[in-house]
Amino acid sequence: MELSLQIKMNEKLFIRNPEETELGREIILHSIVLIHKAGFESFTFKKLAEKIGTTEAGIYRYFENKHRLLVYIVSWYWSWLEFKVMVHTNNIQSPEIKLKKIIEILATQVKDDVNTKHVDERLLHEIVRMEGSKAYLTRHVTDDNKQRLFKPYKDLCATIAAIILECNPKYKYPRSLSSTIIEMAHYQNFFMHNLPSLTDFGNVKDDRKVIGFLEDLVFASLFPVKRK
Amino acid sequence: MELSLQIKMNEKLFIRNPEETELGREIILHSIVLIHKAGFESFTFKKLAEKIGTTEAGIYRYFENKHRLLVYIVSWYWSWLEFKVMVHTNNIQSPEIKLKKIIEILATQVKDDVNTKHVDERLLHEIVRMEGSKAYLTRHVTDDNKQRLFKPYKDLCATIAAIILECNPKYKYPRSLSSTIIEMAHYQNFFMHNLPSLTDFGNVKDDRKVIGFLEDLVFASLFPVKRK
DNA sequence: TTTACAAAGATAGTATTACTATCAATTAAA
DNA sequence: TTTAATTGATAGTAATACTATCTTTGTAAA
Repeated sequence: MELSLQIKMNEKLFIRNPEETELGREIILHSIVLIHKAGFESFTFKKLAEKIGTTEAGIYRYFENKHRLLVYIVSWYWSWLEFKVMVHTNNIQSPEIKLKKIIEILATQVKDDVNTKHVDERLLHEIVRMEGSKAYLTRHVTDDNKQRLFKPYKDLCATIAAIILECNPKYKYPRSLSSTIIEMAHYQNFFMHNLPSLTDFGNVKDDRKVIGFLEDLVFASLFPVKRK
Repeated sequence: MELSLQIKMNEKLFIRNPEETELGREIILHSIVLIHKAGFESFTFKKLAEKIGTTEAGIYRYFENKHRLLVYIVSWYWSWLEFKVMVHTNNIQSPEIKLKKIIEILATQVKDDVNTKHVDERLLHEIVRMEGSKAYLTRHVTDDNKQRLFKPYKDLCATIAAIILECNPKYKYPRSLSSTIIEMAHYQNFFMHNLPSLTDFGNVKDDRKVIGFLEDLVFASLFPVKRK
């Protein structure tokens, strides 16, 4: 039996649903490859069209512009991640262990899951580390947010916040701590590789160091008294 | 007596030093106004040139491109902020109180200092909140970093890390905690205003809430045992 | 007082980007 | 078999991100 994961995406994200056609899936697949290779700034629909043997106009039939396409793939990533979190924490009782697992998932390099044929999750994870915040750091955040484009990110944040509250129902900042964990899982990794003096592990460049830092941060906040 | 603050900027940031000429200062002044008004993406040298009554070519004599100009003003901000931190913590003995002061400075809306005539610090602070990370979230971070373009940011981070170590010499992640504070002082504020469900203070929108969160985070990490 | 030289103004031009429009060919569904 | 949807092919436009050149202006040394 082979299971394939299908994520239902917000319809506002696209003009025509890319998951439904061969061309659409090619667009997703190769936009990830191209953005990963050269960065979002240098990515254009023209280059993408050439790569997959179609025309610019062809891409525009699926996505309004390249920013929407970015928001699409980043949203896909957050949805996929929440699914992954669900699967891996489902059978865990202790909220503390759940949280640790989540931190590990957030901060660890992805080995390409074979879940989905037209998305390379490892590349996508690396894209989100570097380009993810550009999805919302715009002048039209508020409009985009009204269209619920960021729902997957917010859902993930809420899920983690709920587990934080399970750990300590009196903790005052579950959502802010949650968004801090998510952002820092990416940023500390980015810093470690690119601006190492902003971290304490520039010389070792090991994901597990970032995990150590985040765990320390989170559990110190949640259990200010009990810890050694 | 009137003191005016002069910040020495890395020469790699510009082609011709904008602080030395009237036109140069106009460029800085109005680029801040324009980026603040419509965001970095929609900012162009053409618009800037029109605004200050010169030509595109005129601007290109000072800055290689608009990204360099962004890095310039963001770097200026970090230098200015480190100066501000120095002034406000200079006479404080206790490293804990120093840290609190720094968090307050980082997370509080700036009232326009009259220090500098050609920079509106309040606008600049708001720009850095929204556009700051775009300075380093590029494919050429490593090159830019080699040219020491991010030195002011890294210096500030190191300064805060040193104070963290004064608070608790055994704390293992002074730099990462420092960069976390700096980034989150901006991000939590951005979230609070634009994606409120990622924080715990979307309904109140008060800088002091962000300060409360950051203080809790930092001091829980630094004093895992002692705190109530 | 002339010379000269740096800064700025004026104008032009190019390659690329970010689109929009149109029409024909192909495929799939009714 | 007709119709409708999808794609391909081509063209075109306005704006962006530059580079180049030439002239004017102000200032400062000879």
